[in-house]
Amino acid sequence: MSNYNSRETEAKWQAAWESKGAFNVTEDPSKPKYYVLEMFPYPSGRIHMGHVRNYTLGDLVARYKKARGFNVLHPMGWDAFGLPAENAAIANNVPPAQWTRDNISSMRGQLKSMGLSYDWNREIATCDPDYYRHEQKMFLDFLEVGLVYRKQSWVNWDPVENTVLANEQVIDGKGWRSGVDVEKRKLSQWFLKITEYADDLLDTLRELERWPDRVRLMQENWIGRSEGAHIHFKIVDRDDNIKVFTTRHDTLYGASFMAIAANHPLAQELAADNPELADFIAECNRLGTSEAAIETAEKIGVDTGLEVVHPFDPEKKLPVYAANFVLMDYGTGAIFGCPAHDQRDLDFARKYDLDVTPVVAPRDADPATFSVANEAFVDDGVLINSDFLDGMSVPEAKAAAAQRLVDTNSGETTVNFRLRDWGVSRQRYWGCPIPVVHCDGCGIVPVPANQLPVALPEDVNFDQPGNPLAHHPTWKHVDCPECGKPAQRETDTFDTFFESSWYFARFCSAQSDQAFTREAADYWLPVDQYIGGIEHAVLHLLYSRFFTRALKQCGYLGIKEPFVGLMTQGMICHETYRDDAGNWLLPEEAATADGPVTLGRSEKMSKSKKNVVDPENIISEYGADTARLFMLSDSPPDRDLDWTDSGIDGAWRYVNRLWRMMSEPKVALAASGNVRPDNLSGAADTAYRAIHKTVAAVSSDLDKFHFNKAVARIRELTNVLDALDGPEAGVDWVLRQGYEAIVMLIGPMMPHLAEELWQQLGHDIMLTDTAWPEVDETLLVEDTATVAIQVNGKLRGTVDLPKGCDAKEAEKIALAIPRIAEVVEGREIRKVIVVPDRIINVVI
RNA sequence: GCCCCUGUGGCGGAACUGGUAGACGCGCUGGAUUCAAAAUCCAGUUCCCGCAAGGGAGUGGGAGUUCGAUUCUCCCCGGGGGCACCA
Repeated sequence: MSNYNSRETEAKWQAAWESKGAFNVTEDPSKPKYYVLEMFPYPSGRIHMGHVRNYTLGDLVARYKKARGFNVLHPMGWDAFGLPAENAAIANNVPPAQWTRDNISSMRGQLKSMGLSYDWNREIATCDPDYYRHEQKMFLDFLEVGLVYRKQSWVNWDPVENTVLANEQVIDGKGWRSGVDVEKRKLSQWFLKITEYADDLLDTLRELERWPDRVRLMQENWIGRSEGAHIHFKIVDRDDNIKVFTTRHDTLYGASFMAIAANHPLAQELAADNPELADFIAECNRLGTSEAAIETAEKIGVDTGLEVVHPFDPEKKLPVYAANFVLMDYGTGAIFGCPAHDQRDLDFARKYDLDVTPVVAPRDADPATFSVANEAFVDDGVLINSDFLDGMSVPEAKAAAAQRLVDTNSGETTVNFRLRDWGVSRQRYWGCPIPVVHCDGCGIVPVPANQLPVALPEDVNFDQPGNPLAHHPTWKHVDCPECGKPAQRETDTFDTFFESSWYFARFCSAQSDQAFTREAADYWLPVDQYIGGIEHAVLHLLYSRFFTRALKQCGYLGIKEPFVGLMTQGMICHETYRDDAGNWLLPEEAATADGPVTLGRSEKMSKSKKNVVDPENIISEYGADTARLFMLSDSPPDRDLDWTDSGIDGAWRYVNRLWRMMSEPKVALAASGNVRPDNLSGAADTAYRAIHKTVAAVSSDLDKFHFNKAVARIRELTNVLDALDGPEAGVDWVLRQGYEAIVMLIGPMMPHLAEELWQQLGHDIMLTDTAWPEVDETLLVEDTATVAIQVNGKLRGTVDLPKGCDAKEAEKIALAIPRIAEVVEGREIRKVIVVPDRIINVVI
């Protein structure tokens, strides 16, 4: 008995599919279409287990849908721009373009070794000018319709490297390479008006029924719509006022201070002759811009010395603080503080000894004595200490306060979003150039469409700090498209989310000299099933949803939602190992280490913890099918998956078990295509029914993405068929049915093994071109059901009853069972609950 | 800090819409085969008591609704992730 030769078999079928163009598709209006897309990878150089899982899931769906008669589009490409290429360039002195192309070519080979059913004719790389030229045109079109604008925005600036840092490159307020303090700088940058679509992006979430609820919720929170009011507070002894956004205008009488962001223009202005304030602003800038850092920091501030007038009571003046917990990017960058009803305001008020007057009291509290200590009261209640609002509920008071604001010309209701416009400028080299020219005379001039693409120069070097585009000797020097005088190209490039916001559309007609043809897009889009990591739940998916709307607005597309189905996969985890000194060890190092090794718990596979398993080793040792099976069998796709050696061994054993079972069957199989014999023995008949039940169950599991359950069902059927080896009538026929069914069911999971077995079973047509097995519904019906019998909710026995058995009859049979009679003996039966075909509960 | 996810045997997980908890796999134990091992095959495997028949407990903890709760409600605890220049 020989083991299955995965290496040889997998190469054989990969070549067969390729030479036949088995997965190349074109639009075919006679068939229902199905577009399966997995998030395309960043070409880091080698695939990792997360890719293996992602692409196994996608391939299963693609092959399954193809077997079910769909015209399936299943493409693959490369998200090829990004920071790592520049880091590699600096570290290894390799040009980013070359580094990226080399990586693509080795990763393509790795993906091909997985046997994925891609239409490789549609492969794209986003760093290819034939790709990014189209997004330069899109940007110009967006500019044309007013979806793009320029404004000043803060960045992390590394003064030594002379460059902008990503958040991940700022560690404890210092640059990751230079180690010096990072500064905040204001730069003029391009923004896309995603907020213009905020309401629509939010509302349409409801229609995305095949998206996970949690992703929809995350997007909902990200967009963060809140209804409230703008209030204008007049500044004492000045002509201007401060605009505040609040959702609690009902608590206006409880206001005891005002706070503005450190970056608020007013704070900046006052800092000029207020050193304390200037220091404070510098301090806030060191804290960073992340919400987490701001929210967890101690609430501190500085009195600016200004006062504002309470809009409802001109006698009342509020001090104005600059505070670290007020975000310039949210609302208006200024708040009024109502300590009794907001925890942050309360913390702040206690620190600076500000007044805490409750203006909402719980319904059961005594308004005269109700007070707030160190916990703000944020629930609904009755308004107190609030003049004309007294006695109202919170919603009533909001309405009344809003009306008074309008009447006194000091404010109005408004809707505010947490969502901010999308800043797309990056001060980086390895990205798509932003197609504009800066001219001293004409200002900012878009590059005319016929001059696109603005191609990225590849002859750059990283021997000096800063963006190589900016100090390239010739690249940025051009003539102004408008006046013809010398001008300069914009040296910023797009955020790489720009490329991934429309690649799904490019795949519809990847060879086209347009971004995509409308005809192909209309046929294939939207993506029916998108599959990728949960880490993209908000940004990439939201930007793509916005981009699709923007493209529709510019006439490129007819749809506004790019992905109607979404599946998010969990992470791959693995045990961690450390040596005596606490250094992380690779799994293979741990196995051969001299000294003692400490076994850590299973964590997300990461280079830093070295707990990675290289897919290439696994595939060459066990084959792609084994790796794929393991990816599918243990955990549901959306949960984290623990990589274990015993798990991969188990998958390998099953591959071989199927191989042996079918290549050397214990009973000579009936000829292919024979009709069902009418004398099936009992065992053969039961097994035959099991085949149909399995096909039905697996189909339904695959439809619901319960892949681990589908694998379990197939293994169960394997057990049934393995036990069926007697000389009874019809066994040879049922075994053929069963083997063929199993091969067809595993086709989407282990395509190479399945093709090989299919051929061995005598088929000339490839399994890839074979339809999914049919289910004979009549074989699924059972005529008896095993009914559980409980006494007082405790299981005391079971009984087989005819399906749909009469309740009275069932009760009689149950009570007659000796074990039941014994337990019930001498007790009064108070009630008997009969759930037909399921359970009988005797209450005594 | 805020938001999201998650918790079931030794392990990964299963359980339709509130109805026999632990399917399937891994691991482990015993046996067969073998000179021996690997591989393979057979049997067993939630825990406790019991020779067995059987009994009791049990889905992170605590309460509640119900004839019946892994599933519904409330409170609490543990683990993981996200928070806008990583992709």
